[in-house]
Amino acid sequence: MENFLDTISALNDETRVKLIAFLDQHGALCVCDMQSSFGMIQSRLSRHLKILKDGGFLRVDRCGTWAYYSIRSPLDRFRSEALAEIRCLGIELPPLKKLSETGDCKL
Amino acid sequence: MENFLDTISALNDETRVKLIAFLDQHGALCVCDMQSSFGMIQSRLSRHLKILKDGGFLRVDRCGTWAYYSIRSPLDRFRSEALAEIRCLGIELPPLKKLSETGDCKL
DNA sequence: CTTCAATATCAAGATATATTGATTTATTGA
DNA sequence: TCAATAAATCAATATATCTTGATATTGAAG
Repeated sequence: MENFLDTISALNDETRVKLIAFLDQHGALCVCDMQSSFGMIQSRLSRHLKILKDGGFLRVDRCGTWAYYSIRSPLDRFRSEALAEIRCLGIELPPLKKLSETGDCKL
Repeated sequence: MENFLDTISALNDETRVKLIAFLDQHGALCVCDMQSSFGMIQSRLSRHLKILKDGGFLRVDRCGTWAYYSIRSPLDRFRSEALAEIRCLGIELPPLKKLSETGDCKL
């Protein structure tokens, strides 16, 4: 029940649904790229990403000081269905701004 | 997006997940039966049932002053998956107390 | 038409979640 | 070792959701 509610509450926020859609569209992204793309302050983004990770939707790969988030794979059946549902919503997403590429860390 | 979040937030509450499981197990029940089974005050139950109905999970059939709630059928794909997930949770539910059967309204 | 019973709605307070800005941690490179 | 940078965490406030008790609505029965 706890685990189910973690999964559900991870989805229960517009910002987080958009983040899932964005990562689904662009693959692995680091926090600062999402930050610049969404125009969102870092602490807010970091908190939402943690909730999505704890909810079983995302994985993190660290490369030095950078943290690359991506959709966890494979997703279990229910989370896959949730992702499929999100894909069908036709959410408008901001253009990707890859700030990290002016840096030098390669994933 | 709105519709999706209504669906998700309907699931985002332990009481409501239990109500879905209870109705899934017992079929159509009127409010007072759930009220006595769960030992929950009427206004609280009524509110949760409304949220589940608006979220697309339940239907209501009225018979005089009685309101019988049941799992809506057919559920769309995502909601079916959610129900399947809930069935797997092994939630402990209270025994059914059919207060309504001491009355005289037959569904 | 009045009363009663089942349910729905409303207003207030309690609890949980989200947002912000500041601080902390961890890693890199000088 | 020290400074700089990316990210995480914390504390305070803002916002949303849940719970309760009171009141309103609806239909049935006298």
